[in-house]
Amino acid sequence: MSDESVSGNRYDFRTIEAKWQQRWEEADLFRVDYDPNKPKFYGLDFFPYPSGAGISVGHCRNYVPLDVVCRLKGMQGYNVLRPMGWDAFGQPAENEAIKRGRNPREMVTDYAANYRRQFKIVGMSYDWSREINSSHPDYYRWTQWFFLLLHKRGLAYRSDTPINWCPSCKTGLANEEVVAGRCWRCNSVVEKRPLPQWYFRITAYGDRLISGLDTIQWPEGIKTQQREWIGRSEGAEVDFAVIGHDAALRVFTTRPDTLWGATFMVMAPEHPLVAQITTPENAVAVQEYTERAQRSTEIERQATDRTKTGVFTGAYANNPVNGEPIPIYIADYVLMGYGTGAIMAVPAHDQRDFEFAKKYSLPIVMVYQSAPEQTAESLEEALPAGGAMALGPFAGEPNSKETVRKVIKWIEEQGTGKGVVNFRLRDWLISRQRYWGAPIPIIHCPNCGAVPVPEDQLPVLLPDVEKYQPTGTGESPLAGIPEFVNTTCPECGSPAKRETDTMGGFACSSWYFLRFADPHNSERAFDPELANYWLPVDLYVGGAEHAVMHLLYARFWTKVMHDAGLVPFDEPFQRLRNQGMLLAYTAGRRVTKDEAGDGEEVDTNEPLEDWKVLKPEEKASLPEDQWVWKWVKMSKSMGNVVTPDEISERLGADTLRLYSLFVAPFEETVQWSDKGIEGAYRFVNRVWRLWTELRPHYSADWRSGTVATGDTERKLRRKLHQTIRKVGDDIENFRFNTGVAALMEFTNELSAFRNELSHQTPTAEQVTLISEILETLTLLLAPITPHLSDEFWELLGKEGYTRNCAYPTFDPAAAAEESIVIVVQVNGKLRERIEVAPDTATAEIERLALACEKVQAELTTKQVRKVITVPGKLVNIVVG
RNA sequence: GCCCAGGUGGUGAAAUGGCAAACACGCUAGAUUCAGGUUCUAGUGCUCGCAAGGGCUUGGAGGUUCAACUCCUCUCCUGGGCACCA
Repeated sequence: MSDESVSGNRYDFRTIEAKWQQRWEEADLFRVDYDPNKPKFYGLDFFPYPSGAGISVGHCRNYVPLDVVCRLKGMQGYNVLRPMGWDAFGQPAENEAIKRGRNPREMVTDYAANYRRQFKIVGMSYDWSREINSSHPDYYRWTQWFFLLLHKRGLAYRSDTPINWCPSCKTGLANEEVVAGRCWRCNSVVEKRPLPQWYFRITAYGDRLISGLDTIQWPEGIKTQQREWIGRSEGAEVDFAVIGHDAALRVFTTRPDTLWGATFMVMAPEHPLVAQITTPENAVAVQEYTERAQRSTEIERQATDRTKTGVFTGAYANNPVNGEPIPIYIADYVLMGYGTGAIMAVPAHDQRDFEFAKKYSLPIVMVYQSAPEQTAESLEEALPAGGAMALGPFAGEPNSKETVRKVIKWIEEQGTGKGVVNFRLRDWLISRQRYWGAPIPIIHCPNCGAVPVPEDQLPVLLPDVEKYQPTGTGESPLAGIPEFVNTTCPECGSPAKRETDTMGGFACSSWYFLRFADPHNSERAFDPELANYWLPVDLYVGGAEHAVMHLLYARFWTKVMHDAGLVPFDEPFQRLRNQGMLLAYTAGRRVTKDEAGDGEEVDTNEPLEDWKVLKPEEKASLPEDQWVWKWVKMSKSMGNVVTPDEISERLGADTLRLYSLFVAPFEETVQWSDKGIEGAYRFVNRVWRLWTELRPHYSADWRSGTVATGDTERKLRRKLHQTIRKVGDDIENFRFNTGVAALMEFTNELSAFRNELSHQTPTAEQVTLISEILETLTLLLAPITPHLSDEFWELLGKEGYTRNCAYPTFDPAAAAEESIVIVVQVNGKLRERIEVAPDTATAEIERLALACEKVQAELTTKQVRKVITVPGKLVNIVVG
């Protein structure tokens, strides 16, 4: 059956790859089942949402390497869970559906089918029996169940603080979904809107989300990003009595030790106390300022180089440590969302307060002084560190963390405040005013308030609608469907209304990794025994852009599940690796000045760039000498996508897999080039030719044959076993590029051996060696080029699939070097190389080194000062 | 401004204290071929030299060391993240 492919010296990859993909599918080769007697390995890709463009060769930079690791682990005897499913709910899918004018349900099904087809083309070893789709009721029923679990545990609540609102997607966004003041999906400038919304109390897990990072093997950069995003800071809350009101203004400060220098206070414009304490003569100015602050975007408000602005409320508070009356201002540099939304201002020791005090001529009092001549008047900027306390009961104490601790203890004793920990992390806004998501399982009853939908009434089905476009009114399209909205209260039976917001897509992806352990369970989200066996995920692979979104949310849900006794672990992903980006060389053009100033051409929502990708019609009209080429991320919107389909058709899936690994280190950003992949193609063909030329000499019972004794043969077999040692090790450590290089090196040596052999009939010893090589090389390549390897395996007359074979292990004796080269240096400069047996004594090596001609030449004018010998490596002779 | 990751031949890169440039692309020459492509062989960091051979070289400047791409200090550049968080 394979006669054709053998007879030509060119590898017929199209036939061979299609053949094996079909056979794997028929044999259900990648199906995996629970087996408590086997060690498990769970390798998981980030949950993809299937986009219309399908996968590009860029996506192969994460899917291929994990596939290689999983296939290797399988050959090493692990029970390998390698599932795939679709993150089908949420903004990315819905925006695409709206753009295409398609029903999202049908569209996602089509797109997923295309992804599945592409994954099969590149030989992915997914267990498709576990495929899940987060937009199916079978799945989102359990997403809703988890919502109720969080609700039951007091971790889901409704609040009407102003939210981040994307005017283009017409929905609220979580803090993590606002990237530099813009929507993560459409890049529009985010606004603030007052809307009652559901939140998950992720801040309650702030400490554990930080400490858990120490227990997992993730890239340090991602851990740092999470730590900084969570932003834990220790300090104190202190109450300032507002003069003339029965109210206290509570502030959070990390520097309670500077209380004696607090000369005014600042509230966020949105602070609830503002209306109450503002005096009539200041009311107009305060209201104007508040309105202006609300109109301004996050970007404007957070620009750090802006001069500080604010207005006086007319009210005063008493500084609790000295009773001094100090004025209360409002200013937009104080944020309602952090701490208590109000601060005590210590201009002497905080730069922001300093700038504000200078602008509004407010008094500056120094708490810490470095020298007697240093005065508040002489300050040109705030002094956050250094000096000793110059006033108050702690006079003389140094400016240190220890002093801060002492002061916190003291104010607790005085009853004016208490030590607290604050997080920069905000609670997770989960409501979306959108159609395409899991409905929030809550019923609003006029008598009972927000009542959870009883578990036995789940799922709350997402109804089919004709118009699924977001309304922009602050309500989801579901609000316009009376049959959905109107229901009865589960508690009192009176008429009630369903919550019409849906959950953001990150809810679905916060537990999908558990569903893969037990994907078809209709009784519960997952069986604990199955989850305990498969989880946590051993190796998780995906892009670094999810550092503070999915990766933080999933950790939070897992900790909640752990606390609820559902799972024994509280970190879902043991080992994480982020692949590098893939860039494509893309034709664009300069954005002209006219254009930039012209609101019609440039969307004001887009960040101002001086380069734009050429649209297809512009490529025809714009002369080529005006094209400006740039390396940009391969993506559909840039029109620069190379698909695995076209590469597989032209050069083969095995070539694509090999090149994806070889092109650069795994984490590195790569510039896609068609030239480079030709080299991978040549290598695969070279292996094919070499292997098929040697195959006639194959003897299946080579293991009982004579081991090669000739120099050439011993050397080749040594290289083979050194290659076995290196390749498996490199794959497990994500050094795929050097692993492939090792296989290339071996192939080069094998090629030289073949040339030497020429047309002679090989000796019995050579037959044994050739046979060992034919088998071993096939299995070493199997995780990387599985189609080629299975074809080889069949050509050797073997049954079955390489995926089920044991991965080769190396023989240390065969891999050991027979002689080693010792480098001889004089004053650190290379002068000579000497070859010795590996067990040569140090003294003997030194003697040989000193006897070298070049060393002797140096010694005619100089003396030996020192000799350093590193066994097995070098001798460095220091002369002078 | 702060944090993280980088900077090595014409190009992608390798080497994590011990021979800088493995492997591959590209290029040069030769063989095969009517020719092109393929394949095979040899060469290919820079530089001086007819040669033998020598010198130089990992963004830059210092330092530690017998020895530094690798460790330390400062600095420049590129990419990514965060950015008035009290």
